[in-house]
Amino acid sequence: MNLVLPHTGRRVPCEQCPLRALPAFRDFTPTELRFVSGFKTGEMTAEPGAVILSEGAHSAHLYTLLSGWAFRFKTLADGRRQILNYMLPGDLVGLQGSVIGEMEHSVEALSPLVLCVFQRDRLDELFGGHPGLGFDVTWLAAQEERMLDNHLLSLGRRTALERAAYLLSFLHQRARMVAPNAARIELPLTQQHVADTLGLSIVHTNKTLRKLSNLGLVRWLGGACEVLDLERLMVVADWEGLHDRKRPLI
Amino acid sequence: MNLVLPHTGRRVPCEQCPLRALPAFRDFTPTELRFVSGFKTGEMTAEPGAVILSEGAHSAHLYTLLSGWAFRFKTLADGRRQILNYMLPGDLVGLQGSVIGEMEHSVEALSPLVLCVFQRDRLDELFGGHPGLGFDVTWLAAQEERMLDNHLLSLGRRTALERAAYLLSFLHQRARMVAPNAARIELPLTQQHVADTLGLSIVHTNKTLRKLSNLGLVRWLGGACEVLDLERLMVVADWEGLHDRKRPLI
DNA sequence: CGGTGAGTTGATAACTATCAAATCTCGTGG
DNA sequence: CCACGAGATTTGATAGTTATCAACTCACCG
Repeated sequence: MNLVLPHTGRRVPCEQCPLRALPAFRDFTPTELRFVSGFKTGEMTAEPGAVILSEGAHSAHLYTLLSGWAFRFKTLADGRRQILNYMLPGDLVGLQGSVIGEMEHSVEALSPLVLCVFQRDRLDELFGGHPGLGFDVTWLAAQEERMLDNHLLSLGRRTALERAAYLLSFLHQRARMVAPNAARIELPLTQQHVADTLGLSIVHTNKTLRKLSNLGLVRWLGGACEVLDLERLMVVADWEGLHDRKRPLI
Repeated sequence: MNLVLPHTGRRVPCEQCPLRALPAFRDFTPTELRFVSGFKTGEMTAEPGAVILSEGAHSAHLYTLLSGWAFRFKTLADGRRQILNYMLPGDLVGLQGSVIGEMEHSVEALSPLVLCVFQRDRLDELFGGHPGLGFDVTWLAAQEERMLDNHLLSLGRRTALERAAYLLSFLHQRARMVAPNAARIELPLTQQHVADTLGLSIVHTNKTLRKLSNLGLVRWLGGACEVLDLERLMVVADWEGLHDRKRPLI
């Protein structure tokens, strides 16, 4: 099922982007909005398991995730895989590659995706003509850096149980930001994904998640996870949570 | 010994910056150089152990490391510490805080430091008046993100021995870039720093480093480490090494 | 109905942490 | 000059955590 569908024409005009209406995103000026709209080449969809970008590639494209979940990962020569971070609606996909050149990680779809496509060689225009948007790109990069800092703290210094609690509360918060009114939030993950994120074996991950289940903090639903008690999960993880500053949507 | 000396007046004019002459850094146009020079407020020095920036602070400053080594870290409530990355000459210090607002990590000097000081509220001018420099800031952020990706892979999926090999070869390469002609390179680290970077206990770190020593790959010199065989170290780590693209120096 | 992927469990092995106690270096005060 | 203390490194013994192996259940699907 590893297919990436070819670009289809533009569908959602940026001015009516459903994401942009969410309180998590800052308002853009009409000028900014016009530029972003012109920056967008089209849309692309992908099915779960599809590899959007591969390590080593020099992609001509930069994307913004419009809907669905994806993740970034790296692998060692013998196949050990580490998931670096997750991508949710509103996240830029492929920025590292666009800015530096070659991709050093891969990106895979977790759920069905819709992506907005941009031409990476027009990034210059963005920085040149819209300094505010240029700053926004840096802001997003700094934000990603922060998440990675937290993940590093987790892998380096938290126990298996604390790590799991951190990851699930982190993902729940992120999901909540782009689905503020959802009655229930399901994280579209398998335990294998959790294991590859936490740096644990699949078996130990299962035993650890079971503990969280038994404590009543989460519930596992074949191929997805539901957070039942965010507060206590964050206490177990000793994690403050994400701040709720408005973010740019490019 | 936790003192941060107050800012002293400008000493090294950017046009004659010794770092800028190194092949690792890209040439700046006279215009760019003039702006950066005007962007610089002064210099600051710090002694080993001094905390330059603290978690939670809203610093008015942004720095570039002119000489010396520093590191970024986060701690859990009970004191467990995780070193996130190291900073060497040419690195921006405090960018995350400057772009987003509040610092979510601390920065500590590893050796005596000299820092160039910038006013963070003039970052707008940089993006507005010099898109190329704005892009450079993003480039540097993307570069940091890449290093963190590699560290995450290490903590998540490498064994203790592989992690140590990765860290020491990584630091040796970074040091080499800013000291291309040095006969010998010494990494100014204690084993405690290595432990806090690798997510290992100090005892196990010691035993692991001893193995690398016994293999003839590194040599430990109270408070510093010398890499003896970079090639084999990188083989042990299954690591490709850093690319040698020219980088901006702001 | 067989097959596949996901989740679960128990037994055992491997790795890493913790505890305790040395050694060593180096700067300081006597 | 030497004794002393602090920090860094080293080592062995033991405990705790996590990985690996093997087997099994369950839901789902062609």
